[in-house]
Amino acid sequence: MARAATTSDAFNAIAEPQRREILGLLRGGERPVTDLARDLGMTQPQASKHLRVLREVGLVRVREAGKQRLYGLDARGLRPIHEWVGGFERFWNASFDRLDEYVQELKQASQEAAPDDGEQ
Amino acid sequence: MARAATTSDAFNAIAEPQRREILGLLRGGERPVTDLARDLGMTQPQASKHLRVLREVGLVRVREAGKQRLYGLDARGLRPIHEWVGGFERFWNASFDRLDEYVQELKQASQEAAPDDGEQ
DNA sequence: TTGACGCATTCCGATATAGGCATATGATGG
DNA sequence: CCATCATATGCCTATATCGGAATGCGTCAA
Repeated sequence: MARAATTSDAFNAIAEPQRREILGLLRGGERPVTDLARDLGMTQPQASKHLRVLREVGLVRVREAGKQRLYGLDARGLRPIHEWVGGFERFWNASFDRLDEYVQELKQASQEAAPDDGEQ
Repeated sequence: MARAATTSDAFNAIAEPQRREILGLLRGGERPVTDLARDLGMTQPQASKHLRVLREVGLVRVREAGKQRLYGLDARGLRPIHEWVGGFERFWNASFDRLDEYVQELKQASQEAAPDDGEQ
């Protein structure tokens, strides 16, 4: 079996950076395809394809406006993601088991070893 | 080009449901591979592969413990995701452009049409 | 009707996946 | 050293991706 379809999930849909950018732009309001494509430096077919994925998972909506098709944000599908990730909130400060101390140790150690921050 | 590697991003890594389950389990503390595999009903090689992906994006950490390798959660990589998604928080209630009114209209319309609440 | 514009779709190629299975690697105990 | 347990890796297949280029509509204006 291959990887799950990008359209199977909002999780999969937003795994693609360009789609995230599209969603970001759409916060500013509805926009036609060509507009988005131009602003994001992608070709029109690419934009259309990404928008198709986003539409299939319900993250955007289309509205016909004469020659154009205005895409608008429908962020409701992002909520479950926010909640799932939020379930880890108390872990990304003091990560690991009860290894908060471990992190502290690492910090101290790296500070002592080198003055510059080696984190990525 | 193909889809971005699952290891290219935390976004991509958590797109896979089983990996999300693994992370969920690890909130309970460090666990050896076989444990995880059994609890999630997957084979050991599968668990190992998923853990590899999670490790490569930095969402889990390994600690050698004799024969075993204890995997532990490192949720720090989830924070950027939470923040990105959080940027849409104000949109998933009143979605679309200035279509809050539109939603209102829909609600009113359905209320007039039927006395029962048709929302899911 | 013809032409131009806006957008969607299709075909192609390259790639990397997840799953299943076998096996290699590593550490432990006798 | 050998057997065993715990993990990691390799190989294989089927699948779906993203990118690029070409093309197929549908709409609007003259």
